[in-house]
Amino acid sequence: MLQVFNTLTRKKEAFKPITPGVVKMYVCGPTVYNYIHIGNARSAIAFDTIRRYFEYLGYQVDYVSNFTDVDDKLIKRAAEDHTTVPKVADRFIKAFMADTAAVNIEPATAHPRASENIPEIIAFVQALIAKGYAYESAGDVYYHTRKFKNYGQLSDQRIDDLEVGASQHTDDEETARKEDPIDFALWKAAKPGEISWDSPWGAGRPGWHIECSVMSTKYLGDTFDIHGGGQDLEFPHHENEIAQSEAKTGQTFAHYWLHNGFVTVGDDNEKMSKSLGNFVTVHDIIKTVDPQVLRFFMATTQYRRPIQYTQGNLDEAANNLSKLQNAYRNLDYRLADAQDGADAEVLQQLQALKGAFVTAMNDDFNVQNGVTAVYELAKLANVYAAQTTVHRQTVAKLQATLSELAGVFGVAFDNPDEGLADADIQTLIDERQAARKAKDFAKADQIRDDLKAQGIILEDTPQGVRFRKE
RNA sequence: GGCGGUAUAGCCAAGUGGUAAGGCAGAGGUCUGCAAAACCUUCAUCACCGGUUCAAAUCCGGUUACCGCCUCCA
Repeated sequence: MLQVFNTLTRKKEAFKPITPGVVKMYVCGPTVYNYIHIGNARSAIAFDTIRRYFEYLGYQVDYVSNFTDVDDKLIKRAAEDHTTVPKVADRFIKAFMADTAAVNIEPATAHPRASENIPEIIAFVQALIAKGYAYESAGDVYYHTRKFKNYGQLSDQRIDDLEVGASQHTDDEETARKEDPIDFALWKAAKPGEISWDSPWGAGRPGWHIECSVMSTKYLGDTFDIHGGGQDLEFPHHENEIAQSEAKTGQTFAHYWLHNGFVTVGDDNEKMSKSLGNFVTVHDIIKTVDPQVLRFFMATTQYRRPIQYTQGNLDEAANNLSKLQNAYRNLDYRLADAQDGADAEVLQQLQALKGAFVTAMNDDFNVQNGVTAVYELAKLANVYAAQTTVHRQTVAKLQATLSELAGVFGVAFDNPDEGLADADIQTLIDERQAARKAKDFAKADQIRDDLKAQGIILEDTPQGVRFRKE
């Protein structure tokens, strides 16, 4: 039985979907005013891995993730770049899709944008005003936080214990328009020249929190299974989403709240974020780091734990990943000389490892134990592939299972030899083999070194010589 | 001030009462003409103090250190 840690209750709970066989989940996406940083990537990778595990279990996953494409930062960026907010948004949404594809993140079922849901947002705000949960003030609309009796349930905060301005990001002018400093904006009046939409309260744009309430319920219904996002969104963003949504619908908003941990960078272990200026973008990283390595690195850390982004940790992930890829290749290579038949004992061990994998992952997506099962599978595969005689069904089954389990972490095994000029290499290999036979090892090693210089690694095996790309 | 998280070998990290998984790096070995790949062997008493227990990394109390949220953030 799958257990997930629910921030709402601070406990692991058995996962029970609203509709059998279907998972409806919403994950807060980025504000698209820049390339995504590795913190954004961590969140996307964590929830993509969770999604893939649900799919591995046989669930259909309705996965919705938004783009915040109207806000102060976009307005600022557009002004700096002498362009428009929609153009900035389009540019970085494209970059988001490219970056996330590079790290093998499946596109969401729906990627709604705030700017494309303005009528729904206005209607939602109107409904909150009608119910007495919101009020207009000088063209802004604010949520009457104290009127929502369960406010603070997610983050275990009592309104009176909150220290106003502790984050030093409050805006005094805005606070002056609020009836209570704890109130938050649903709609913001446009300043001269700013992008805006007509509304019952004049020209303006949506506040931040409201878009997620609107888009999640629009695509997934008033109540859905999982709401995810970074730990920093727990308060106030998700708290506010609950307040808005439950005030409007009278229904429970989301059953399970999942929050991923931060990425820290540098020796001081400081949280990385756009505002601290210590961020690294995926766009830049993948110029020098294999995106598959970045993916594997992040996917194999449990989603709630912090990730320390260091070169050493990346190197380790690279080693572990190539270990899996080598195991896959070792199997692949033996398909050629495999005989008909299967090995009951090996297949039984394989089945046990699958069981261990599921047991691990069912414990709140314990990927570290999950990946350990995959390493053990790789070892089983390597030992088997080194046997003198192998059977096709066993090799194929080992390979398929390796691919299936590693696939949950976003590892894709492709044909490593693809794209090489096989004929030319084969000629050189034949030449080297002749030299070896003649005990001319100097020549043989020269050929091997030359190939290595081109990034081709030769391996002599009992079944013959094989090569791969470095 | 309120709320929350983390502390296990050089590094990553599992483990919620029964005597420390796994991986990386290191060391030794097997295989190989030499390599590569793979396999085998080897490498810790769990931040600190006190308590409960036949038995604690695991429970209780306390201490310390680091990190985060308190309306910018994944």
